[in-house]
Amino acid sequence: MAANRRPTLADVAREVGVSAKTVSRVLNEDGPSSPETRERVLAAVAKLGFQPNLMARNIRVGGPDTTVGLVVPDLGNPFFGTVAGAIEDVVRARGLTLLMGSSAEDADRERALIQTFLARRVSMLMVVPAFGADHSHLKAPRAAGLPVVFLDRPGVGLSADCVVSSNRTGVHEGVSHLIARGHRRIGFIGDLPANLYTRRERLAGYRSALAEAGLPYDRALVSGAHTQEEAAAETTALLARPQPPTALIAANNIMALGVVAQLTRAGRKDVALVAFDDLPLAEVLEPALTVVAQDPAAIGETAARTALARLDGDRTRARTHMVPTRLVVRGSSDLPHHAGDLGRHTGG
Amino acid sequence: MAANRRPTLADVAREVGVSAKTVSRVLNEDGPSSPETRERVLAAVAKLGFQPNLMARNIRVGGPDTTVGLVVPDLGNPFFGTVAGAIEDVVRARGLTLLMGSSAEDADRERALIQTFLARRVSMLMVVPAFGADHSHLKAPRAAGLPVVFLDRPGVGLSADCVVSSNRTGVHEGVSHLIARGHRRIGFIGDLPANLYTRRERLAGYRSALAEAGLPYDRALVSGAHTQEEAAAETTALLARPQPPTALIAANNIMALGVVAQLTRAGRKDVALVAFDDLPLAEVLEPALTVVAQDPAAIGETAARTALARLDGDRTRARTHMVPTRLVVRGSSDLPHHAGDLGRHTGG
DNA sequence: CTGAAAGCGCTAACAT
DNA sequence: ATGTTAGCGCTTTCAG
Repeated sequence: MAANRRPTLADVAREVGVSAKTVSRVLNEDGPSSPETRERVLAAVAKLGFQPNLMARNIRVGGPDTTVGLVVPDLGNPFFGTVAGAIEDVVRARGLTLLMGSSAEDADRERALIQTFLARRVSMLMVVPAFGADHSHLKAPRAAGLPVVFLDRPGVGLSADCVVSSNRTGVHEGVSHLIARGHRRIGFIGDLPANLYTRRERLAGYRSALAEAGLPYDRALVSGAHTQEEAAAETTALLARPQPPTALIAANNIMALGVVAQLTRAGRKDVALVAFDDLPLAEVLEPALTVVAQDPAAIGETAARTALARLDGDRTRARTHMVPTRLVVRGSSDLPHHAGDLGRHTGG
Repeated sequence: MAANRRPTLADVAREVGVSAKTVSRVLNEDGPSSPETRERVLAAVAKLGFQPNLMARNIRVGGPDTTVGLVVPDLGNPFFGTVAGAIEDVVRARGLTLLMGSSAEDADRERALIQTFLARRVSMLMVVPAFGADHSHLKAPRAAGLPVVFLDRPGVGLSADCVVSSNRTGVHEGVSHLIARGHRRIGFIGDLPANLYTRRERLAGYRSALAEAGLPYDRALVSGAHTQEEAAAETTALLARPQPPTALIAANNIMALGVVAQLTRAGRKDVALVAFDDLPLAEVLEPALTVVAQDPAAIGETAARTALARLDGDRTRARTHMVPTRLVVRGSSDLPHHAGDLGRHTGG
């Protein structure tokens, strides 16, 4: 009940009858110490319940704190949760602790979080850039030796390491797959705003797949949404067009939820679908959902290893790591109902 | 490129030609300062890119660090991600930063994380207890004034605040719902190990619902699993019994994924299902999934507010907060295919 | 093998 | 309105 002061190194030293430095030596296995002193110090530590104050230690040692700062847009999104988990696994092996915050996709909030992390002297900084954020304020800290790694999207205004999915080739592969199945009009439902990095890259993959197949790019088939509900509405709108698409590509997991929900509600089993980013129940949907799976754990792990290498003195130039995606063909891209129509073009 | 030392308060003071304390005063809006000095200090701060060292500040001020320690079993599980996000939203409003780690449901790892957090002098500690973990080692810190709050499951060996879902009444409600639909043999698929808190509570709710309806408790209808795949296998096993259940209750989100997947693969649209904890695509499954929804955001928020109240001096006795669940009836608990069979008992 | 003194970057408590 | 001194809890440096 009483708010007793936590014991300090000096308290332990007093208890044992040695100097503070001796206790410190024993605890950090710095310098030599007689087995007996060692024993008595350890006993006193246990008795008093002493725990070294890491802040005090770090301040004296002068280096960065043994923490890693991580900023993500949304902790509730399992994509970022998995990324964070992978980062933690890697850095904990080095004795580092994760300092984490959510930007809620707000540039100011991201900035404030980063400032807090810098004030805490994190040993490295990992950031999923919020939309519209600028990172030139990180130039000085980075020049001073702070490893900075961007995840999922590149940073703006700062040249630094970056780890992203192979968005472009991933979507290209998914769209090519649909084209190979005979589809000629494919709708694209991406994130908003339209110039968000992932949206741009994925749209580029969409366009390059069309171009490769000699298909026209029709702006009317491209739309975007923020939420699952908006994605559902966009799906309805696309399918209500005079010349509706026969297939859709949903450019992220939230969009996929909305599109799947809407196709199901509308009973449209005749529309093919490929989703970018996997979903837990993808395989049991009817039809099962074909996806271009990302690998969030690999993204987190790669980013953490890159940052640790920098911490260990890697001075090579900053580079962008692409984490490959993987096309998982299930049922939604290969619809029996449609086979007849498509057959006319290919079979005869 | 050069690893320049980060500027300190003294550097700023020297630059301006004032004492360190004056700079400190300006920055913390402590005591008075002339507008002119203020101006010059701020200019120097900007010029040098000075950022106060929070660790040094906190050590001097003496109180706890402005961080919150959070331990969860798995960062990738959206349930815990949402909990964490809600906590962060609440504590950031108080200027606190989240220190976060994953126990991977391992008691030793949880213990190590907590020790690290204590060494960092976190201002409060929030823990989802790992299975088998003991928390009596937190007695001293708690007695010394550290707010400790357990989430999702109560702590062991320590009396502290706790925030959990209303597991028992939630499952009771779900099972009663199935009984009201005419089901008499209801299978239970819960977590493992069987004496995990949430499993015990949810099983208790299952039993009380049966008892209330005068139905027998059949141990053969109760099973458990760790993973989605195991839950699928358990589903198959239950339905292969001589007298199979006509309905199932899946006691958490992972179990629900496995059961849904298996029922779909087996084409068993004649088995009713209620899941504890909502799933993103629950409403578009065929049939749509009836769930007992938890409210992870409310759990996180309640826990954070409770801890903050303690930090603010609340000395009332520790209590357990129940966050209500909500039965969301969709299609899976009300199967037309089954209506005929059930009708024989009730209708005529 | 151990200890004393100094100092990390900052602020509390007194000066002035 | 500003400066000085001391000290937070620890480690470094230099002596023994």
